[in-house]
Amino acid sequence: MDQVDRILQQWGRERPDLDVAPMGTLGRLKRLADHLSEDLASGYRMHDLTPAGFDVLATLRRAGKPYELSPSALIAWTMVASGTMTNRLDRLEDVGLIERRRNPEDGRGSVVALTARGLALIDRVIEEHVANQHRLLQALAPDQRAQLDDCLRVWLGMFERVEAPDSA
Amino acid sequence: MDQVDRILQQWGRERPDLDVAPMGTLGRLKRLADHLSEDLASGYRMHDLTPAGFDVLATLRRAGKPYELSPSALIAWTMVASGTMTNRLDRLEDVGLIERRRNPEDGRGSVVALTARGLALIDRVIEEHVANQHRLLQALAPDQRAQLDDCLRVWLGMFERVEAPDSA
DNA sequence: AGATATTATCTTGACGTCGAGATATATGCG
DNA sequence: CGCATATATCTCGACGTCAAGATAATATCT
Repeated sequence: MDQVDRILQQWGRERPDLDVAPMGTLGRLKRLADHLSEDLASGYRMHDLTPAGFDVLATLRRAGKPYELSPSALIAWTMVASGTMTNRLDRLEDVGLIERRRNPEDGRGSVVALTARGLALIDRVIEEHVANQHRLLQALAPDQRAQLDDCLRVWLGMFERVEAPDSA
Repeated sequence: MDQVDRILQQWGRERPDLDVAPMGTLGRLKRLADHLSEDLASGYRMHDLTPAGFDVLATLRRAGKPYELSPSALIAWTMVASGTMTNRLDRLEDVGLIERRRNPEDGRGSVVALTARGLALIDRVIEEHVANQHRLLQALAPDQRAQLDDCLRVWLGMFERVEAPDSA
């Protein structure tokens, strides 16, 4: 019995004509995702990093050396609107975690790069982040984790699918 | 292979020292929750309802007759900040889906009630909403749904737990 | 009853996000 | 070469959210 079941009971009383069972699964999924995001975010915040900032730094970090991407590439990889990215980059630049350079090969564009501090920070935060993720997953037994991941994979397939990259 | 696996591959190359398997599950969970929320929201939007507005109307509706709650009760049930609720109520009142009356028994408080239009709208939207939820769950086979729901229940238990209401 | 504490709601300012449109540069076509 | 179109990024205004604090009314305690 959780908060979601409580809500379902109310609907059951008010609209007994509706089959609200799916609401339970969807509600739990959303609530769980929110709790997990919040838990992980509290980890970033200890380093004065917002989820938005973490997202950008992590994207630059996993792009590999020299830890540079154009704003357009960051927009594509993080799937946010252009104004959002400009805002994120402004804040990260203000605190010296990234720097923007003009792109010498294309006067329209620029290059966003991790600074030394940005690289050091994200490398440290990502370790804590992964440790936190391990901790959160402890809630499930190993076989449950596998079951869950299977279900998520199948369901997510309803929305996105990527062809495997060929190993050159 | 999905977007999340793509990201994991990058991390695997860049930080082979980290065990990023949990990132896959957590990433898929979050992305799936986002896709599902967006899909359902597109249903509300057809009726000029935001997720925020839907949340309030649905809460009033499932409270049962006479479909009235105080702002405080709405805040408690929806778990948003007080300023958020004021804002939501302002907008719903502007379009005539709810009305605010002073509480005759407590001059500090007020009572928020569904209007006739609000009630008709939420009753219709909730049916479509439930139908959409059924559609979304079709992605999983029945036994997978049960498995998934079990996992979600267990994991959500890490964050919230409610004692079963006694059946008087 | 009067002073004080508590409660219910609203106000305000900041943040992160989006989307439309502005600006500057590049590219392609005749 | 010059003009039209495309592209990269930023600007701006709106929204939903939160947290802190303001306001008004009620409860409590002597």
